[in-house]
Amino acid sequence: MMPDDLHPGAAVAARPLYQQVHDHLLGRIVAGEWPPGDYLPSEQRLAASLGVALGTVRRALDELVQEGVVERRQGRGTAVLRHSSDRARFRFFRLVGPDGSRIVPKGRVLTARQRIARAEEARGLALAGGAEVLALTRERRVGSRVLVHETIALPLPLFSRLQVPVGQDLAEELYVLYQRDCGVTVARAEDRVSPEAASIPVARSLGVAPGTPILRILRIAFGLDGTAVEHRVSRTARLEYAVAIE
Amino acid sequence: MMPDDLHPGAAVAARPLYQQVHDHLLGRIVAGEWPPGDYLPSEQRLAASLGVALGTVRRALDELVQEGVVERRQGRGTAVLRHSSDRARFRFFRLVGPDGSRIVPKGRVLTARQRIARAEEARGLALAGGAEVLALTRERRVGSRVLVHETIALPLPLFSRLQVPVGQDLAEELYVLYQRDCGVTVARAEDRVSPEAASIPVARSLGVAPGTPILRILRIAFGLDGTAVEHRVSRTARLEYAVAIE
DNA sequence: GAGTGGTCTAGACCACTAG
DNA sequence: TAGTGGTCTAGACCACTCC
Repeated sequence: MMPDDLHPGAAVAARPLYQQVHDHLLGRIVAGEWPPGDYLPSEQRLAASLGVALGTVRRALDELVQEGVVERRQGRGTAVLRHSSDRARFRFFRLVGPDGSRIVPKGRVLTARQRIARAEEARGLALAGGAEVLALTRERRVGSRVLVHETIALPLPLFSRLQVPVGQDLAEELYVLYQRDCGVTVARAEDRVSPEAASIPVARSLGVAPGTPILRILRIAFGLDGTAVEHRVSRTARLEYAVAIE
Repeated sequence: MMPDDLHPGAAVAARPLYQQVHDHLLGRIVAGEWPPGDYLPSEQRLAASLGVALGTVRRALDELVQEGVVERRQGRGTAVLRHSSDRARFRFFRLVGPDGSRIVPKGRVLTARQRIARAEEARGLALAGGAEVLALTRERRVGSRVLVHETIALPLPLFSRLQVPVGQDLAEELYVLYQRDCGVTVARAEDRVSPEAASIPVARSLGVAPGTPILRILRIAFGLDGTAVEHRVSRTARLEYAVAIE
């Protein structure tokens, strides 16, 4: 139930009511009260149970929609977003072909093992030195051609229940598995793109000559509560990184 | 004044009222009725003059704020955004140092001349073949070190009044000059980042060995009305391209 | 037909800015 | 003090979904 200081009358609310409602609902979603795919109570019910006006709940939900946490469906209700593979790809996959076409390479995990986080990974994930991670290497192909090579580090306690089939094409995007197996929802990410000369193993994997200029994309992904949940380095020689600045 | 079909009673509005109000206001802004820096009439006045409720005007203005067209100032009013150099940098300048620090290199235009658009430029700007552009080459430095080399193409009819001092550091970002001299407001941009081996002239400019892997960033920038207004290729060896995916 | 979100209205009070 | 945007409320009608 809503704490009393959520009501407009009580004291001077430091934060606007609709933001408090937003935080309150997000907290309950993160806590798992409504798992991905579930419907929240209707706006009317939420407003009544929280003791606020309909418009205030709507504004809070507007923000959750904006943040990609929930989705409205007219006539049905408001549902917590499940990361479908399509949606994850559309939102987080930024690589396109040289002609601008959206490329959708199949992902295949090559190796998965536990190890101590490297210094860069520990820094990116805000882990203590010596912390363990689940390390994946992955390739994304179109046909037999490897277009992207990835090294992914996931903090172990969070991802101990992850089930990744090794050596076969994945039907789902990884973010879908994170959510399904581990309850981890990727809400936000920060990418850094830099140029690099292909090392010998990377060149072999991507099918280019060693020393070829390639893109190195470092991604740190964050969960709903703002903690870093994934450290990913992607390398590609033939694709481009595309961004729209709105 | 507002056309009659803006009123909710008239016919069945295909588009929601607040979107019609949004388009109507954007149209008047693009037409120059309120130049950058000017204040719009108050929300009350707009609502009264357009014959809609306050909340409807507010929602339309919300969208214009979201799109970066106007800015609200409590107690003062709603102003059309002027591209300040700081704001333009923050929004459109995506390069950071290897340590993630935000780098703010001084820009200096090296050459400015009219020429026929190259094929790639004509395509990016949606110009007819043989159309003329104003072509700028620019360097961005920190101290004496060149960090970014840029080639910029601007459609000539639109930019004939552009005043760019050549050979000296620019106090303002180019987007500020576009707006001030030519009435062109950059509202949106699309970037494409690809890897490249530094050519001999680029390598000389950036102070690296020829063949060094560098980033090539192609930007197409769009005006308020959605037309392409700038074709820009930036090259950098030492900076990284940073993006937050929200 | 019942219930949901989407839109629109009307009016209140507050916080901030400026003269 | 007057005017502005920021927040919050209350209630209406519509479009859509599902039974």
